[in-house]
This record gives sequence, C-alpha cells and structure tokens, in this order.
Amino acid sequence: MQPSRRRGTPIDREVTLTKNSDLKVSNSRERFDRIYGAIREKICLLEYEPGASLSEDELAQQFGVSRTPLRRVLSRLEAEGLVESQHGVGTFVTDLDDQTLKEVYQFRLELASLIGRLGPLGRSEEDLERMRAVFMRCQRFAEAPTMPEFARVNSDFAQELASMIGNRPLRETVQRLFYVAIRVWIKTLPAERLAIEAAIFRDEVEDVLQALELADFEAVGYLHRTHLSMSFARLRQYLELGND
Amino acid sequence: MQPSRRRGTPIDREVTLTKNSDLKVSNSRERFDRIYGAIREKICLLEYEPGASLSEDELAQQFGVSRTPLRRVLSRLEAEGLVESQHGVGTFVTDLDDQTLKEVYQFRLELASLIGRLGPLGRSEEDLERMRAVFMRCQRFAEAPTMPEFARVNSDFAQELASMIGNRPLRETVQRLFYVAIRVWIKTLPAERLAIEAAIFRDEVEDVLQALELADFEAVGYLHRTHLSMSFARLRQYLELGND
DNA sequence: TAGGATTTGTGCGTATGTATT
DNA sequence: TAATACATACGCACAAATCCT
Repeated sequence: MQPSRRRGTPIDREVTLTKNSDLKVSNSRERFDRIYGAIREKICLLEYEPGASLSEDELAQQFGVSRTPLRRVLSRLEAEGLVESQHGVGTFVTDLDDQTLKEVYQFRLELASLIGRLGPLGRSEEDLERMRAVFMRCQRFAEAPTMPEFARVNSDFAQELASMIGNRPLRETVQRLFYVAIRVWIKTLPAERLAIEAAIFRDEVEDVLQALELADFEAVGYLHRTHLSMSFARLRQYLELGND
Repeated sequence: MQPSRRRGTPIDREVTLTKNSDLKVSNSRERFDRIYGAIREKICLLEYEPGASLSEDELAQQFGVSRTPLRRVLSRLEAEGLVESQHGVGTFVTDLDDQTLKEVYQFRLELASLIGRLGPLGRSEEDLERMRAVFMRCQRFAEAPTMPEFARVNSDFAQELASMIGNRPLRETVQRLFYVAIRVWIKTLPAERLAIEAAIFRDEVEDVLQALELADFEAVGYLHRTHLSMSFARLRQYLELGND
C-alpha cells in the first residue's frame, strides 16, 4: 500500500476507524475539522486556560501530523480570537479584558433577539427530541453539578439553539461569539455558586424548550436574550468578587 | 540522509519604502496584512471575479513570497467566505447564490440599526473631515461615474462608517459582511443604472454625514439601514432583469 | 553585552487528489 | 482503464525573532 518514498515518513499514516469498522484514510478537510474542533473544545472547557502556551511541535506530535496542517488550525483559531501567536515567543490562549467581555455580551444580547426573527428553521420531531435530551441531561446535571459537565451541557444547548437559526451568517456569528465567551463564564464562576447556576441554567433550557414545543421562535430568542442578560449581570458580580 | 541543501534564496528579500524614505524590512504580520488586503481588494473590486481561479504559485510569485505565507492568506480568505479551495483542483473566488445573498443582506440590515446603539464612538473633527472628504469624492464621482470608482468610494464610505462602531465584534462582523456583499452589488449593477445609483449613493452619504455632524449616531444607523434595505430591493430587481 | 535555547515563520521538495486524454 | 498534467496539502530543514543566562 505504501509506495516507495525517497524520504522516510516518521509520522504514521493517519487512519480512523468508523463505526462500520471500515478503515478509511482521512482527507485533509476532515483532518482539519477534527483537530480544530478538538483544540477549540479544550480551550472552551479550560483544559487550555487563558494565557496557556500551545506548542506547535507538541500539538503536532499529539495529533500525529506535522506542524504544517497544525499551524493552519492555529491560524484559524487566531482569526477567531481564541489564540494569539507571536513570532519567536509562542502561541497563547487569549484572555478577555473587561471591556472586550462587555462588548461581546452586549452584541450577543442583540443577536439573541434576532434568532427568532431572521428566518428561524422549523423544528422536526428529531430536533425537539434532541433538545429534550439536552434538558434531561440538565436536570440530572443540576442535581450533581460539576464544572466540566456545566461547560459541556452549556455547549450542547448552544449548539442546539444555533441549529434553529436559518440565517447562516447570523448562525456563524452567534456560534463564534459563544466560543469566545463560554470559557470566561466557566473560569469566573465561583465553585460555591455552581449549584445555583446549574439550577438557573436548567430553568433557561426548560423555558426555551417550552417555547420550541410551541414553535414560538421569537419567544425563544427573547428568552435566550433575557437569560443571557441576567447571566452577564451575575458574571460581573463574580468578577468583582474575584477582584477583591 | 538529506542532501544538505545549501540553497540560496532565489526570492529577493522583501523591502518596503516608507514615506520617510527609510528602508524597512517587513515583519511577518505586516506582510500578511499587506498581501491579505491586496487580494481582498482585488476580489471586492472584481479584478478577480466570482469563479475565477487563484493560483497559489502565481500569487506567490506576484507578491515575491513562497507559497507558505500565501497559503496562510488564502486560508484566512476561505474562513471569511471569499474563496474556496479544493484539494487537487484549485482555489476559486466564491459566488453567492440568491438565498445566501438574501441572508447576508437581512443580517446586515439588523446590524446597521445596532451601529448607533452599541456604544458608538464620538467623532473627532478629523473623523468628520475624513467623512466630508468621502462625500466630496462622491459628489465628483456622481458627475462622471465609473464602476471601479463606485466600488472604491463605496468601500471608503463603509470603512468610515465602521470606524465609528465602538463595539469591536460588531464592527468586525459589519466589515466582514461588507466584503462579502460588495462584489455582488458591483457585479450585478447594470451599466445603464450606474448614474442613477451614483446619485442615490451620494444622497445616502450626504444623509449620513448630516447625522454625523449632529452627532446623532442612532440616526446614522437607521439611515444606513434604510438605504441598505432599498439598495437590496433594487439589487433584486437587477438580478431578475439579468436572469431574463 | 553576547550567545545559546526555544518558538514561530518561510521555502521548497514531495505526496495526494482531481480531471482529462 | 491507465497515464499524464496540474492543483492543493504536507513534512521538514532552515531563517528569524525573542528570551534568558
């Protein structure tokens, strides 16, 4: 299978095992998406905290690729504001100063109210079922909340919410800003407030789910806006507490 | 193992001549911005039309760099939806189908009304002077309009308008969508309508300038929204004419 | 201040994918 | 169907920038 090559290939050919047990060589697009998604998730879930250094060599080795495709991924993450590279220094997970955080949230508020107004996509029974599943996970999670699970269920809810946005540029903007903001939220949340926040979040998901069941998409947008607004107000309180 | 290539550097060291006549070697960031801006401008001004093929080799040669940094630029343009690369085939300037175009404009309408609401930046006398200069160029341009000049003055106006947006995520989104939409507008505009559109555009700039002079930023946003809405309605008419 | 260590950026040969003959 | 041409994708050696001793 391997053709004769004049240069050795120290990096193993990358293969993925699909659920059908078929051996399939990833093409470059899938590879990019996979690595991109993995690193973004680690950033969002604070496995890589703001300020943390991401070594190209190390990541390349981890994913079994050379630096070239990996640098492509980091370049994309940089364009979206999640990391920042400095020649000769390193690549670092970005942090958001107070002003930037405020701007991001203000913009997200306005975008939230557009969700139900700019051609929302009707929900199929499968779509509703997925959101119900998210809600049920929320319920279980609220009983025994952990920080990583909060981040995950939050992401999944945002994902489901985004999937009803028919307007593509709006949807992509909403998603991008979510990835920018979520890690700050998770990082700032005091451990002793986790249970309360988990309950609040469960209530939001419940509200949104009810509106979705009624196919009242405008209500979905405004509900989300309201909850976003209040969670930002609490976030600012937590930030002030942390600054003391 | 490796034939140690003591290879020279066939590509000349890139230098830029500043206005102070200082000889200055560009660093990688400036280089990226320069190449990125140049290609984006060519796409927006239809020097590279939708569907056109952008050869990496050719562009690299044109800008006096290797394919590596150039691919970084193309990758960024791809992330922003201006080009699309296919392995083994080529890199092509994207086109917008009717549905996408509609979504982009609908979203831009909503964003326009946010311009004056999300912390607009006060205008200094210099800022106003720059916008007055744009308006004067508009007046001269409306007397003897040409298509390339339309694109240019349109870009400059959008640039000035964006510079008053205090909310950075909003500003960047507005700019990105402008670059996506402007080339479709220029491409679709029938030559016989150029004079009329030039006059309409001059009026918009005049309206916005007046609101700016009064520091009524909310009015700026809604004026822009109104003009954007009407220009999209005309755009659809032109598209229907072109489809017959 | 100088130099080595480390990191990102660049150049180029080659691998891989696609279309055409 | 196989071969060829040509495009993007990748791996690696080296250049350049920065930091630390």
